[in-house]
Amino acid sequence: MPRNVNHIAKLPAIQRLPNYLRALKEMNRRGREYVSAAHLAGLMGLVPIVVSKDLALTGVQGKPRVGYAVPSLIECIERFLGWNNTRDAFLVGAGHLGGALLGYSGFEDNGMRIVAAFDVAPEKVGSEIYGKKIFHLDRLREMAKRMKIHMGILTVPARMAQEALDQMVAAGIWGIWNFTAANLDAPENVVVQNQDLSAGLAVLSTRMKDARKSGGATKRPSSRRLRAKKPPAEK
Amino acid sequence: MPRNVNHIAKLPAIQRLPNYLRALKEMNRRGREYVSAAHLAGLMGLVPIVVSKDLALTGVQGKPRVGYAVPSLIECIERFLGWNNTRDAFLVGAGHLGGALLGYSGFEDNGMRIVAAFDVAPEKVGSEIYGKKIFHLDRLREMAKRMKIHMGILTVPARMAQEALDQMVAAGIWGIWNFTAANLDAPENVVVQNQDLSAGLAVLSTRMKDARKSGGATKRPSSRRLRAKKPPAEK
DNA sequence: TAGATTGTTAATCGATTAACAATC
DNA sequence: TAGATTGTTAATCGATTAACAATC
Repeated sequence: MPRNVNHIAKLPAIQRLPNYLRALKEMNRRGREYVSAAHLAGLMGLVPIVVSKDLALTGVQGKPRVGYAVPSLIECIERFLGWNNTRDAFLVGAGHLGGALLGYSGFEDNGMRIVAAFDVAPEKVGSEIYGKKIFHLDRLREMAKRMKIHMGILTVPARMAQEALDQMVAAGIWGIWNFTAANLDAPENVVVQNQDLSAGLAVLSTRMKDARKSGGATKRPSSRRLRAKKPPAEK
Repeated sequence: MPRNVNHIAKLPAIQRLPNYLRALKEMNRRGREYVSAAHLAGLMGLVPIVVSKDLALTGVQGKPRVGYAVPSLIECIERFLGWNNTRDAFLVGAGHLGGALLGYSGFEDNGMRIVAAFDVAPEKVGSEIYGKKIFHLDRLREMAKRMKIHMGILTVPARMAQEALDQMVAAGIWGIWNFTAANLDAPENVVVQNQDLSAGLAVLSTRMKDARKSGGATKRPSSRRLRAKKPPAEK
């Protein structure tokens, strides 16, 4: 009986899964059949036990001695993330960033397909960006209901974000990827995932500041160089 | 004596700081002098103790009974993040996403100014995007050294990412904000901050999947509705 | 003063790491 | 078989939450 149910466990592990998935799909294309946790760990600068634990989360079963079957591992990760059924999504706010996301083809490998975009600027409405049509925001509700869209990407200016979110929610969208810096208020049953760029920049900045102080060594084990092997005992 | 020095503590707290900072700057514009941790917490759907602990990290001193002085809190957060001195940065890869980042004006509030961009496409070189000039990648090294640029944004296609990173490192850039999905290899003294969009999408997807299962309730306390107050005892 | 709020110390909870057993 | 690798259980470490003391 957890005290706080407003909580999703294993966040860090979930965030690592897409990285494994990408590598696995590439291996699959090349015809590789099995892979060990240690091999995956080597590719992404992690220690093997992290990979094992993460993969176990998806329910995959490996074979001692040989590792995990690549195709079944891909299958398990995709199912765990809900990426086995691609969701259609609407994008709201076709500005700089929204346009860039419309042009990014990788999302289809991540269980999402952007099918249309919405904006209020008259010069944008009716046009296309990278082959996606831009509609007026007034049409969001009708189209979302008709096309049964439940996922949305929010890329409007921050001051318009709450209003746009309210319209998305009214349209039946209940999963929102929020690229604005606004602190949004949403009903309990709506999932809002904040993708705030300045958070990442804050981490980079402090790491750079700390590296300066300590002579340039403060760094997460992101490099292939740092490996799991114990340091050679003192000979 | 920590076992693993390749580690930066308080990651989650650092990522929340820019959000406080934004709200504080707005309050400052409006002339507000003091703010309590509880008030900030209310704005961003956190419990007050989290805010207190985060702010303490920056070394700020509050006054019991009144809260924190807004200007000094802004000052402390900026100094802690190293945002008091704006860093000049180069952007490498002026495609969809790179272009969008060039057009984003908010980074100057986050201690970073993009001063130029680099690409290899002949039709881009010599042009401008949102007022920033695009140079050929061949000029990166010379210009970075001359202008003493240490920070870079990497937005090239994934297959070119390692090559581009190597050039950036050779140019003396030692802090790299990596928007590509590539697992990059860098020298120990170079800080690489990965900003992988699919990680965020993975979290959104699993939260949506879990919400379906449990009747739409699995959600982090992102809403202003959930507040710190203890539930009213059973009357 | 009384009471709201900060600051500090302790307890809980979750994530990572380590040790080792199971297995092909 | 022997040994590499998975899977499981325990230990450590860090982040969050709770309790309470200090203070204006």
